[in-house]
Amino acid sequence: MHRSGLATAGIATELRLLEAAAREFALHGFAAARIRDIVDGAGVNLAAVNYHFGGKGGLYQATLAHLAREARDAFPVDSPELRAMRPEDQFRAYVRVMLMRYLGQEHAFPLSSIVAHELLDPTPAFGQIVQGVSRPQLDRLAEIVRALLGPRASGDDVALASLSAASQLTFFLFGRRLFEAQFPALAADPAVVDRLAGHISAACLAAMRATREQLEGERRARLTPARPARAMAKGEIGVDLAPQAVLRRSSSDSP
Amino acid sequence: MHRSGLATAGIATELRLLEAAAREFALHGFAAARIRDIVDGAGVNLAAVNYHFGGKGGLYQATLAHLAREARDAFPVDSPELRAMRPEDQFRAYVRVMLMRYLGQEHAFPLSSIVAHELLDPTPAFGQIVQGVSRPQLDRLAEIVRALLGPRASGDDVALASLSAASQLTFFLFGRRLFEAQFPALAADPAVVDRLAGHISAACLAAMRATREQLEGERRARLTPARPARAMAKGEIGVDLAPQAVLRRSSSDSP
DNA sequence: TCCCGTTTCAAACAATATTTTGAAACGGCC
DNA sequence: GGCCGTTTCAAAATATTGTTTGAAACGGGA
Repeated sequence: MHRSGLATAGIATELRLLEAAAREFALHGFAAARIRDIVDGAGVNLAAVNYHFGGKGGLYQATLAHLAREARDAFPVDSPELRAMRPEDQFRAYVRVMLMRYLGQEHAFPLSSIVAHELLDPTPAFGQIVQGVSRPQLDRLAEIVRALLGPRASGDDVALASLSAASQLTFFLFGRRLFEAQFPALAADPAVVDRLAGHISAACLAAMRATREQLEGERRARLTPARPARAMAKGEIGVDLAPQAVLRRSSSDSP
Repeated sequence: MHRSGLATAGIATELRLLEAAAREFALHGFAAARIRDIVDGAGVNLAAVNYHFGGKGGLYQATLAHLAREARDAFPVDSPELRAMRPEDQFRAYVRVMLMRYLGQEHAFPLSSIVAHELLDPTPAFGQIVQGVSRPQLDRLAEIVRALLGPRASGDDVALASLSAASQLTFFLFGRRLFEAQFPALAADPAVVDRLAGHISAACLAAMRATREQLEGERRARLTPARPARAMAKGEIGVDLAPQAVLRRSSSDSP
């Protein structure tokens, strides 16, 4: 057993491993990632993975938890300051944060890339990931959208508008390579994120404004009494990702 | 050597392999696909892959070519009939066809899923794929968008609007699982494709109409002479994907 | 029927990846 | 310094996956 009372060393190794693992899993996903590449990237011995994390699956779990912790801190899509803004500006801020995650650096934020891989080719961690990472983001977005669409918007109205916004953002996670290959002029612009954020925010806000006008025009036209807005589920950013068995596609696994 | 003069049998085996390979590569991508699973799915012997296609890489190439051929026939995004429509309806048709590819059946059209994997974790076939599959689609879209935005639209205007539309569509390729998990009510609707197509078409057309009005309003306001529309590159749907070395991440490979 | 090229097959093989092992190195503490 | 739990390491054992092999089955002509 390891890490009993006060372990001094070794946590440096663990950290290096977690960071290298984040890179590798982000690039290739769980199945195609190779632990030899991870330990090489971390500059640690091959056996360290099993010693510290019990195996590839354990390392994956730990990496998810580590990244989730990290995401809570950087890239906030919720905070008291944000909530103090007008809904339009909350929306603009949300768009911008998401684009930063995807396009802000040479590589997307690793957790985002891992989510992408999970969506394409899920591991047993899929449920955890959706609940812990995607869901809070989408809930937060839906909350903003609801405020923008006004009290007459139905659940489906909110869902569709959220979907439109979310999809225009996640494109730059999944399709970043396509974007760079097909729109080199745009992609090379040092202010890509700002331009895209401006465009996407404007397009979505315009579409939502149109929807709202239509909804309220309908109301005036039909003289229907306003339905009360449904209570909104609180959108937390928190992520836990407690360890749980997660492994290879169909093989045996340690308890 | 195989398949000399007139090979009668064996092409059934090849077809079964190509179809099973399409499923497997679509699910897991090249690296994570296992040829044992492919031959099981095809109900053929393990050695058949090497006998007929020379190896995993050869099978991947052949699968891409096979699927590209298939895509040319089903799911057309271009045809004389389509071109006879008004731009708005061409756009609606384009949106609908793409959603059908992604959501129309239990699984997305395999070539689309393979493109998705290539975008996340490219193999050497990436260039081919983008050129042969994504590019023609995006070119066709850009053509329609240009018609909708009118002669005053700049290249960037067209690019941004195309991007908005494309991203709302590709979301349902990459994020299908997320969509189904987070919007179960919408996803369960037997007419999802129609509802989404209607919503997305309407949202995009509204946004583009707004852009056009702004562009033309600017013109009137500034009394600037109209620039001529740039000639548009012809957007073909054709795909070739001629065989070429395609293989594992960094290892040696047969000629 | 027999011949012969083609295709299939089970089994062996080779290459790649993951996990385990046992010994050595480290670091605080007596 | 010498002990002891922790951590590292190179090497070996396993497991998994891709490729090869040699023999057998097939099927259309001579």
